[in-house]
Amino acid sequence: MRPVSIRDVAAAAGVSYQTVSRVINDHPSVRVSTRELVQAAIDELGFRPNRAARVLRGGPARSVTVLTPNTSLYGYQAALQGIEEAARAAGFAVGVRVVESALPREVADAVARAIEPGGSLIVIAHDKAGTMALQAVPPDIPMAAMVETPATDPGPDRPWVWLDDRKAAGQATRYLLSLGHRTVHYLAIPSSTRTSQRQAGWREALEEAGAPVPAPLQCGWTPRSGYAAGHVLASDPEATAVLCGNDDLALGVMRALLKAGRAIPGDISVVGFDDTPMSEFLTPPLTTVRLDFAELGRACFALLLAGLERKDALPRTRWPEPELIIRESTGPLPAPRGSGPTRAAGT
Amino acid sequence: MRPVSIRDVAAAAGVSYQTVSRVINDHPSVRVSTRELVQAAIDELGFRPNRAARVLRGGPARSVTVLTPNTSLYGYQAALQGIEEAARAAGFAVGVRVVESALPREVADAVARAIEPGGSLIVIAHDKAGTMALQAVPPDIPMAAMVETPATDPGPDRPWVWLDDRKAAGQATRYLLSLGHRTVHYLAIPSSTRTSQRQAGWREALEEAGAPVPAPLQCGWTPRSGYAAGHVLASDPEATAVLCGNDDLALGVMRALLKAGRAIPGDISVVGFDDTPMSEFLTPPLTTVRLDFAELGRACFALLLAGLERKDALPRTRWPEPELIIRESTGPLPAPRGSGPTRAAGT
DNA sequence: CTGAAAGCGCTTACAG
DNA sequence: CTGAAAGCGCTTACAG
Repeated sequence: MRPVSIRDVAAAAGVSYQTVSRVINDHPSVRVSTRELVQAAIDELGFRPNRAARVLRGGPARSVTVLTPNTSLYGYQAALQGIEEAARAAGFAVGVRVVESALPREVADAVARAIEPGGSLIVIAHDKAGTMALQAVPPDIPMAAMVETPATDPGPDRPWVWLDDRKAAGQATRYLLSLGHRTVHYLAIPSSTRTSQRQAGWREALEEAGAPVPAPLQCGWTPRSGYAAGHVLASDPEATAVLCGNDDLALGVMRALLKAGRAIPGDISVVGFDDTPMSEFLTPPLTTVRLDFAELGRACFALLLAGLERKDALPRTRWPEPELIIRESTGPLPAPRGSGPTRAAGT
Repeated sequence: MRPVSIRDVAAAAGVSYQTVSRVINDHPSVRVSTRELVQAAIDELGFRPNRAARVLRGGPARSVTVLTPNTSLYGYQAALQGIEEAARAAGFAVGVRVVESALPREVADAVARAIEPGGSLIVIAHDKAGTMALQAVPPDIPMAAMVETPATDPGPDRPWVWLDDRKAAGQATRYLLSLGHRTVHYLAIPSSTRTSQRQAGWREALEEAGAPVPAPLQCGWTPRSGYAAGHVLASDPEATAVLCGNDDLALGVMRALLKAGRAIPGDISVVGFDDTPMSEFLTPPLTTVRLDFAELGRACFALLLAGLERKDALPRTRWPEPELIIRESTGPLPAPRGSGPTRAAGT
């Protein structure tokens, strides 16, 4: 039993199949009565146009493929969710293709396979592999991208969206300094650039306040990697505040710190990045910067759609603003350890 | 600049385009020298067959669409990851379509839109919406499914994979009882059936041991819903052990318990389900049942592929076994509160 | 306003 | 072993 075709509908409606095509494509020159007749037949037979045939004819596939280094880490996964929602609402099919490594050959292969005639692309470029994939996309392919915060605005002709990491990291760092901490340590997630804007925002806030700038600890994305960094921090009595590149890192750090007998926030304050669903329920609940990747994913799809519809100016819709969510993993600078009243207090 | 077609390759190789088709389809009757000639042209021009044309011709699309109620909860997300990996390795494109609700109309629509001529389907049916989607798939569509543990084996002609929830829950419950707990409370995640096999395994273990069977607490999937249940447990001094339907629930429960001043495992033991990446790094590290959804996703794809290739018998490969991971959120039954030595001890 | 024709890129019987 | 023909379902200029 072959699916219903345009010819079946035509036969049922008593018109030629070209007329059916015009109806389903909202062509203006169809008599209203004819249109209704055809529409009735379409509904009756449950006709769905064959995507492959449309694409072969050179039409748009109304599909996006999301090219991403990952599908399980929070940011990627939330972005994918937002894209899927927006795409589905627009009647687009969504594909997913993981870029496994940053080897040039594999990146090129992943990009080539993600491109289908008539289709479009969204690249999630939050690390090296993603950024290389973005660069490998041929210029004539309809696409949009979620990128790491650029140092300078790339201009309106780049169909890119991002979150303001620099501002967000600055805000979190300043908050920690306002609590009395002398400085803030930083745990970096991988970046496609030598220093991410997230890291730049942290450094900038420290420098503005005249605070010393500790060497950032280079981590991965996972709790395990935060755990390792947490051990380093636990052995440094000077460390009283840490900003972590994501909440998973913060989770690992907190575990290492707590295990080493350091109290949070009694001895050391911890701030994360993302506000994953778990963060509110950690003990202590995690202070973190909320990053709405799902909304950003929706914005990215909107940008893609605008490009496909050849709107002259790409819409610079409001992208979500990062927001510092203060919970219980942060507190004032602890009193000096094991000492009685300080000299200053005694004066 | 139009993509390279079979005709371009033919011209470059000095053969007819039909011969090119034979080469790319591994047709036996092509002279070796001709094959090499054509292959060289293919490599040279970077030819990639047009999927749409193949599909239109009635061929296989070599694509899967994953029909799922969700893309962000751990089990779904890990399953999707496994499917994507396996599909990519097999040269399949993967699509994702979320079934937003369990309303019959919307389920039917989601299924209809996920089906493309030549394509195939994987349904993740771990809740009501997914199960309805599975039932709505027409019988002649190539597909496989990840389902909730069935009460009885549905037989080898159903292309379904699952994890043994009953056994897993039984194992976790027995472990808790072996620690001396008089009974184990249960926090249920949503199920497509009235009582899931996960719940049945828990109940069975309790009954075998002659332990009382408390009413299960019906929860959702999220930490927040576990948090609410945790409040209930915190106010019940008899509750000394809980088995949670997933790790997110366990996270919320632990937070509520800890906030209420109950020690874990000092006052109450908590066990989760899933072994998400966070679980090892919670404080205390969570004892949980490891469920390898990524591997199950790979197995599901393998099953789909076997069906597509019309292997007579579907392979009953080994599906991953649940494994109890004992960490620090579980411990012995606490001594009775605020009492001195018991009479028994005094004898 | 509507119908007949051509063609998108491919595969598969049919000739040779 | 290889080439010429037909046709998958659709859209779009071209007639009428």
